[in-house]
Amino acid sequence: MSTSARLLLAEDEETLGALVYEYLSGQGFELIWAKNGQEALEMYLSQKPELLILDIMMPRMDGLEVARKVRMDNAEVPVIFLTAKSQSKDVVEGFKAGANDYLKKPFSMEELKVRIEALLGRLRRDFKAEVLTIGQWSFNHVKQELHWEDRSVSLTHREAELLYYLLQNKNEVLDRSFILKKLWGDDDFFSARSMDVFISKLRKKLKADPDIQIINVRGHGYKLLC
Amino acid sequence: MSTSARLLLAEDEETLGALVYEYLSGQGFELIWAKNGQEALEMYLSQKPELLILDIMMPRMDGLEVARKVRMDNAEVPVIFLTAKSQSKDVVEGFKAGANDYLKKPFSMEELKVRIEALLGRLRRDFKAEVLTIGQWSFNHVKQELHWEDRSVSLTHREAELLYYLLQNKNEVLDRSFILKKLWGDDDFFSARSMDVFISKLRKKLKADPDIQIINVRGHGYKLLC
DNA sequence: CAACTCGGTTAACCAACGTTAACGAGTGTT
DNA sequence: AACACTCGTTAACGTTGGTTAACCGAGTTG
Repeated sequence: MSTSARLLLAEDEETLGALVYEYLSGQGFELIWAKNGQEALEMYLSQKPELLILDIMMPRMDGLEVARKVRMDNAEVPVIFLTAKSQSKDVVEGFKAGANDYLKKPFSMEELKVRIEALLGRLRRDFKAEVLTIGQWSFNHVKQELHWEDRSVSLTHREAELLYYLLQNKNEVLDRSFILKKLWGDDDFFSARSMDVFISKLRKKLKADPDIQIINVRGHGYKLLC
Repeated sequence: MSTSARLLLAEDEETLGALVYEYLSGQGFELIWAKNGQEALEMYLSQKPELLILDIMMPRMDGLEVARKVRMDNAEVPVIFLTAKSQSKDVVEGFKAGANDYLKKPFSMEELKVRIEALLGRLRRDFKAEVLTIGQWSFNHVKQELHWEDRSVSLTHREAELLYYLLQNKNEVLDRSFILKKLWGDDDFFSARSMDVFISKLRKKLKADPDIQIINVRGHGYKLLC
């Protein structure tokens, strides 16, 4: 991410907190982690992060209370609540306290990331480079590059586009004719053969991560597993 | 997109409605557009879209009322409210009526798209319980693989689909013509023979666990015992 | 038990797909 | 202008997987 955002995570559960911390750090966010409500408020005031992720149930001060106090200082900073309860009553309370979004536990890391990017994007949409995740790889669609630790693989334009569409439908079958129409403009014999060549090239470039597979569904299309 | 989602847009303002309609259609969504609340509810009931985008202020029936009525039919379908008001009171009302998300006007088209994809993604992610159990085997339907300790057997697409349907009805008779309609599209002599071949292949691949049997019920279908 | 039907299994066949390499258009470099 | 380089297309050949055919055994019927 060209300008990495500073986020505040307030979460008292060690396991979940560590998981979120690791994942978001890996995705290029700069994170500060408070382990109770009181600490969250102090960290907010001293470091002014750009976005808050608040667990609702926390010792010393709950997430709703933190949000209310933060809203007195700044009406704009986006707040995402994490809640174990799914009653709409709690959601309503959250929004009264100034939430911009909420996630019910358990949630997936990807889902959290989408929410964060949606909220940050509202503030500075133009700056975000599109970095996606494929298994262990991170995929920069605009730069046409794959990265994984010290490895770096550059893709051609066609490879990047093809991978992008596969990723949009990951774990589902992406129809051959859909890809052909989108990338090659039409669906004839030679375009089809050409596409197969690119599938082959992608498999080769991605093979460092064995959990990634592009499998064929005969007569229908391809499925990216990751 | 191979699985293009059908969305219902309920919006009485012509200009905004047309804008949203054009944009989302261009992004590969299939849209139906209701111009008041009454129409929205009728369209929902007759066409059962996968997601609703409801303007709150509309003639004949407001968005909140539509959402409440829809929730009586289906507690799951995601609802996004569009609102001109920014008071938290309205947001709170929206969530009480069963909203999953909301957008304040004016909003950007990209933002709307992000929200839609986040909500649809959530449904699709939850839907798939990928790893199933068959006797001693574990069966990954999406990866088309069977695992048991150090053994690993890969299945073709047809094999995986067939096994999947058998498993959905385990210990019950699965009707021949049902499988044929589902997997082969129709039920003629050759498809039927083809299916028998695949049953045979599955038996061979599963035979390491003697407790698993695919038994035939003459004239009716097959029963997977495990 | 003969005639028949249904399913089991094996193997041949062919279209779909995988992979590698040659080719050629486009671009930039000396 | 000659050369090198990149990238997408085309060709050629190998491999895979679903369909079809053929043959067989087991159940069913008259």
